Amino acid sequence: MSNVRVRFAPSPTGYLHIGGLRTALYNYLLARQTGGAFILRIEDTDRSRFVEDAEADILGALAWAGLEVDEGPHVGGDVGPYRQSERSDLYAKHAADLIKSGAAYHAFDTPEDLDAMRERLKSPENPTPRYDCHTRGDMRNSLTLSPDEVQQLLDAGTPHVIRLKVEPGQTVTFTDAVRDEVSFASDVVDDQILVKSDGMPTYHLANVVDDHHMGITHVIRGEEWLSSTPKHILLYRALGWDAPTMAHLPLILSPTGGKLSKRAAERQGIPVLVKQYQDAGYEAEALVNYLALLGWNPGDEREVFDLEGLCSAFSLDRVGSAGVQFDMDKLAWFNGQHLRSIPADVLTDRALGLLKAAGVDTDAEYVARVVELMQDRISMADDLVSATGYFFEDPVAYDPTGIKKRWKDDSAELVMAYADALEAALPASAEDYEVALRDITTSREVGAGRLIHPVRLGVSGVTFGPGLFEMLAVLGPDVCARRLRKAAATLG
RNA sequence: GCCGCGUUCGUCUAGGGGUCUAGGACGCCGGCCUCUCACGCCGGUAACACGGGUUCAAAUCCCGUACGCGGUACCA
Repeated sequence: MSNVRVRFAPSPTGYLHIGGLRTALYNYLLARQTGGAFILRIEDTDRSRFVEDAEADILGALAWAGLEVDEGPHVGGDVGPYRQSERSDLYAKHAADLIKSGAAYHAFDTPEDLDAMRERLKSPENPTPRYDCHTRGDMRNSLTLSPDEVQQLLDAGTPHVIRLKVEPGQTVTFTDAVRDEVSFASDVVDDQILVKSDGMPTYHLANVVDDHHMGITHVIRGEEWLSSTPKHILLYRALGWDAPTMAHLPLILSPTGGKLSKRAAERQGIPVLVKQYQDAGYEAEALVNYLALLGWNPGDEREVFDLEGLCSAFSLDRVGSAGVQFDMDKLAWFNGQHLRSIPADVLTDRALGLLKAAGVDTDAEYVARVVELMQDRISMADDLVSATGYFFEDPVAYDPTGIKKRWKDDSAELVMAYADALEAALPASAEDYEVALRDITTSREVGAGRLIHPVRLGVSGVTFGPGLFEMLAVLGPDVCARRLRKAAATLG
């Protein structure tokens, strides 16, 4: 047993993103591997961006991926509540402490005041002026106003925020578990708003307060947070708390190296929401496996893992620090690998469900035989429906390229002869079908391929599929003969 | 602009001073097996961003440059 406590802390401003799932996964893996706790905390401090069903989507996506949450808004826990909107008192209390100790101050500047300041100070060398140690002296805050004025404004209920007072001239250094030592000069850290004028805390305050009170030992999050970490470190210090271990994960980039923004990704045909992968029929375990390897490696040449395997192989110090590009082809490969490891009877059940949903009328025994033939050559479970049509219905068309390439002058006659032979011999095994076919080609002194190709085309309508004789054996002599006669008549 | 983080095959990566004429995986190409094939097997293609240093020796350490990404909100 260890005391490792990690959290995944999404904000319910949208559905769970693929990058979010990876962050959750790394947290989960560390928790499981160390016997620690995996906590879900909903960071809903931005009321303007709140999306009603986002939390449900996040929960659903984590459950689909198999990441069981130990503590969270839906399962409870000892250090709840697990939604920040329900913890306001805590933030207010610590904000007051910070004011009292002088680590934070009140600021009364309106959004217009801020715009004016930025407009005034903006220059080519400094396109985005900050509210910081250099500028706060010119603003309306408890540092520039007299105590009486401040009290008056406060008493009058004047809208205001609370800002962190960042002292210049220090270097803030911390050790990141994936990047080693990182340091920032405090002069370039702005006086971050801690409490908004609506009374809600910003991420920065809430995150630090909650991580402390929830006993979080490792903060594992995306690299987009690296730049704000000095503010968090300063907050921990000001509050007299120890900071947890920080670990900033490399960002997931689009297949072309740019940002994996929703727009860019859609343009490139790559889904960004976990839900989309689920709907597209990906194996959850394959997505998890792929995501785990996107930025981390086990240090040996293993690649295919189930969740349990990942738990034991994972380690934070084998997480890379460079951004990684998302590759759908590799995901597809992982999907195929995981599909092959599913027990045949389980996959058969799934195939049955998929086929039924697609309106195919069939039975379990027959589907089991189809699955046996298809399992090791598909990359998506859905292929069990989309690539198996001829197992359930006679082909209504024949692949034109296949006709051109494989259907010769003597094909109709050969195929008819095979149909006759099948009806006479009533073969059962794949071998029986093969013997019957070779009898014909041998006695006519033509290559087996002369008949094999037209038979596949006539029976399935396409030029590829599982082993021909295995396929015929599943279909049975009656169906085969019927289809062959029809093909002969249709194609001449 | 400034700050931070990065940079090994197209992609994910191993490697962290000599064992590197740089290994694996996906993709791609070729072959095998075969009657076909989306499986499998074998083989091939392909990379240390650039420039300086340190060292007997650098993909590996240091500095600089370039490029990429992130941050620079009363968003997270």
